[in-house]
Amino acid sequence: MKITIQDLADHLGISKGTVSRALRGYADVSASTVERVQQAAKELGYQPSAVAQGIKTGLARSVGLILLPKSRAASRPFLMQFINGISTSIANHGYTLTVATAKSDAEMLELHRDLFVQRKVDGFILPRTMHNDPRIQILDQLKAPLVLYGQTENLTQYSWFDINQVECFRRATTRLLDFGHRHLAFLGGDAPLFYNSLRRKGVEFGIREFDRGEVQLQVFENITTVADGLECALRLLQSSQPPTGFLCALDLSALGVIRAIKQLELIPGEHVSVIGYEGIPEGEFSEPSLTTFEVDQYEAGFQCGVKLMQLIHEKGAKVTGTLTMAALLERDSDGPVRFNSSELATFIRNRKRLLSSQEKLHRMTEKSLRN
Amino acid sequence: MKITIQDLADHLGISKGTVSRALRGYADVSASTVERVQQAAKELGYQPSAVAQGIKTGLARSVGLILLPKSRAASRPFLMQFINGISTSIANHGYTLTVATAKSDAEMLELHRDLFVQRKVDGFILPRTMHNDPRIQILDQLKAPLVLYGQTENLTQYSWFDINQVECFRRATTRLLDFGHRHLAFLGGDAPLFYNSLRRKGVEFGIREFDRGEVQLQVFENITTVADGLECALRLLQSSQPPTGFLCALDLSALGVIRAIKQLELIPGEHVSVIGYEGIPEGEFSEPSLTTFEVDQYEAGFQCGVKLMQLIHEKGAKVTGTLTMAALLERDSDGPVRFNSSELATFIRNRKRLLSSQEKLHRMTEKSLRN
DNA sequence: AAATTATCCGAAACCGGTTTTGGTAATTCA
DNA sequence: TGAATTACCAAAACCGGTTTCGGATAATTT
Repeated sequence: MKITIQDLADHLGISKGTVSRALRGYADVSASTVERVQQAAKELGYQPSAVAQGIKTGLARSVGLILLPKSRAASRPFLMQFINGISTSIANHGYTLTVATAKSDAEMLELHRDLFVQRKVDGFILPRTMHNDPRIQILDQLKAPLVLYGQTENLTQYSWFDINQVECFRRATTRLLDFGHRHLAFLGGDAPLFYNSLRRKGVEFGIREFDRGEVQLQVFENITTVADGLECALRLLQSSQPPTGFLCALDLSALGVIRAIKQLELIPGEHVSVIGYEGIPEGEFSEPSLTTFEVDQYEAGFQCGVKLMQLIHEKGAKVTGTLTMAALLERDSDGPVRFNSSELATFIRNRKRLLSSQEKLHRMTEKSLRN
Repeated sequence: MKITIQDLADHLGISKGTVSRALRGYADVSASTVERVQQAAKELGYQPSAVAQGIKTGLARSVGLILLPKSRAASRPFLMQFINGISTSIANHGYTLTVATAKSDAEMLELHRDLFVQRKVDGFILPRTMHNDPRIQILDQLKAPLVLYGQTENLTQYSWFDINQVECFRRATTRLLDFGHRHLAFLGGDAPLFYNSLRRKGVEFGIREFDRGEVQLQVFENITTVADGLECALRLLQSSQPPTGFLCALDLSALGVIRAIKQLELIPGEHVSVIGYEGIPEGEFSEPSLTTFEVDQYEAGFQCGVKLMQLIHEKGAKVTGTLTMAALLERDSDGPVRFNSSELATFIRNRKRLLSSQEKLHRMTEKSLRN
């Protein structure tokens, strides 16, 4: 059925060794033979079996990416683009991407080991780096090539790619401070992930640079979904010292914050400012549109792929780290401060009281329009 | 470095053939030897190379899924879940998922052929089935096992899994008709994809069942994003015969319609009804929440994986098709008709005229609250 | 013309497994 | 007790490639 190198050799009346050398570009095959072999290979549709090749070369020509469906909400937005980037860059080397999902953290570690020991993959890309990432420890033992998407401890030993998130959040913070905001809230994401401390650090840098003792910062963690952001912001805004500016580690939580602001009949970007991070499409269509940092996940995946290919193919290749910047999308969810924290608190209290009467007015208007 | 079957055999002082037979469960190996081999394998951390196994068995123990990043917006919401489902089900057979992305339609077809001819995958899952899907033709020639997610022509020849979308849209249509809506719009998705005609057919069935000649239906295609839905609905609603009910092939476009309704200062679910399809998370947090069909993409992927494993492993396995139902999530974006089409047109015209005065009122209220 | 060198290719070994074959020792049966 | 099984395992063949080795022929040099 499927045509093998032996079939091709028989068809040409030469040995399979010669066919192989012809196709691999060895010098000791005459130009005419190379020509004949290539021609016949094309005609018969012969392509060497990657499996059979792999047994001799020791390479599977595949790269592993292992996911935890558990962290569904948080990982969903960025993953498809990232996957596209990886598979596009490694395709240039004839590599494909092997995706597996683990049900638990323990199973995830096992999967990494198994996939490498079974030679199903030649290396790994590790997204969503954690503090003292256990995946790295396992793969280190196996001497498995790996590239991190994100940073962690002992960075000099590994290849990695990341956005300069410290700088992004420093800039976001400075921006809100320049707008006159003095009560800020930082809604952090997944606490065990390394990015979270980086983003928080950026906020703290921004405040420290500026501070003359007048800035208040409230910090929260594990705010990863729209629902989380909504709930957290509702609570904060109805407190006695509501923040006037929200710095969100994730766009999803920022969208929740915007929803909370609107739910309190306030105008996001006027009464309360919100800045997100990641640049998910929903942010563009949100009302108001979300000010955020646009992370090019495709590019991130692409670069991770490039680095991994280097590690695998260039013997003695040095590990490299790359830090790039994400562009700030200045949209409509933030702006100059309107009320300070106490004024905002009063405003919100009064608003609440007036909501029912407003509702009535609204309904009356409608009724009159109808008739 | 990596331990091979020969290493293990040497360590035990037996032949590698016996080691292999012991691990594969052949009957002609004594129980004590099996025990010793398994024990040693565990101690030394031996796992057979999938690559080396594949050369004899002819199987790569991997399944292919090829994506077009082109169709980014449309495919993004459902894919991660789908991928999770596939890889979870095939993991039970020791299989992994190979994901590749193609830049163009032509490259996508080549990729299918190449991956199979190179034995990088043993079969394919084809999502987003098209009319006379060219992928099927290619894979048929190669006798490559495949499973469709979605339907197409000549369904009896292939294994497939799908939601009964005709029934879903028939039901959605009936629902709107029962609510009293008589002017409907169907916003279809990607025209070349098979699902589109199924969903449209469902709408037409629903109307035909009911019709006493009083139902108006407008049909549109290639409305695949929030922006598309927004634009299309804005145009329709401001026409002289606006639909009072929107049936959207995709949740994303439904969210755009909701946005359009709100932009015209109408209340979705009261003045205009919207029903979507797919059940993306954004629909739950939308205001109002989106009435839609909840498609379990994880389950879809899982079932596709199961079917493909059957085709690959059970010799003479029959192809099977499965049609399941998606649950209707009755939320807040639809409801009993309030205005008929002409009334709605008038209402929208008047509203428009009054918007500026309302704005003034709003600003005055705010100012008074502030002081 | 003989010796040397290049050119080209077949043969064989190898990669790490699986599967078949065949032989020996122990067991069962007549 | 001798023959026939049975249980077990080593050896070898095989899968489809790659790579090494060595030999035959042609081309060049002396």
